[in-house]
Amino acid sequence: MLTQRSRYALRALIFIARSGGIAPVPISIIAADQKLPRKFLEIILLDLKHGGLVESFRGKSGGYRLAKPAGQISFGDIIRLIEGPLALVPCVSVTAYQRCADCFEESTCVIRKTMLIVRDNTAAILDHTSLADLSIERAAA
Amino acid sequence: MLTQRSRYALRALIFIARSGGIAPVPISIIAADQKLPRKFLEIILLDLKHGGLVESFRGKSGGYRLAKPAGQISFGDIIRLIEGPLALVPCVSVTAYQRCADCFEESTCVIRKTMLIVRDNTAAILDHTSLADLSIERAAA
DNA sequence: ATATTGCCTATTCATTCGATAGGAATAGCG
DNA sequence: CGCTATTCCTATCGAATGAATAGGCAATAT
Repeated sequence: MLTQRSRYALRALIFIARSGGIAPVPISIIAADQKLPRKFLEIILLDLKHGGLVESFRGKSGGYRLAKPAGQISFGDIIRLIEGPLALVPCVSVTAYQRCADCFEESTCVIRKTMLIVRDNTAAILDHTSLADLSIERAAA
Repeated sequence: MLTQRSRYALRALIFIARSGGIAPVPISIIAADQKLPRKFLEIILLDLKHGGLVESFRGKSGGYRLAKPAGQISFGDIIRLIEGPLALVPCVSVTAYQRCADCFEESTCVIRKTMLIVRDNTAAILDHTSLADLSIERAAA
């Protein structure tokens, strides 16, 4: 299961993408529309900023804006940033590979073999779905 | 990422499957061979027992044995039992569906739509891989 | 009877999750 | 300049979860 943070991040970004202009969207608008806890959302958006997915502007008429075209921000990017690797075991993570502490022989491990397939499938889907792949429908999950 | 418990469960079950006889395998053997913390493994095996994946026998020459043919115990079964649903969001879980607390409209949610595809793919792989799908190779992840 | 094995309960410690609070820094605008 | 709207930073909190350990009870094969 994803953490609440990741779901919030997805919803916030989708909302921003749909508000889709040059003008940054203030956090209060996002929180109100998406019904997200405002202060908690602050932290999340800050993470998204540090991760290079949004840019922010302070002061009056400030807010948040996508840092790249919506088509270049994938669900995979978002989830990896907030949640960590998509992989179910560290030894099949592409972005954060780590040998399992108690691993005997990675190359022949059947668990690894299966988890690798899962990872590749998951990554293919999530990396292929971007903030641009949105119809008029609303984000709600 | 899977929890340590799930990885341990997979390794223990694969080991039992490979020891594959009628005679139950004592926990000390499993722990020693797979280098798993013995007491912790006890708890996990108990869960696996309560979940109907293994059966156990007390006393001398006791131990653990698969409760069903290896081909009928899938990775999906094991992970669901220890970890919980495979789904990344509750609203796409088949075994533990739950509407997202703050959901506007499930049927049109783009997050849900994507997560559903991910879940179906993951489930297809994990439910299709069983303890019987093991070559001579060793479990190590 | 006894050694061997699983079963049960409790406890510990660290980490993460979800959230809230308060104020500092910054920018626009009159 | 001074007001106001906004993000940014740090700290804190409580609850839950994760990983493990300890000690003893219960059953059973021989």
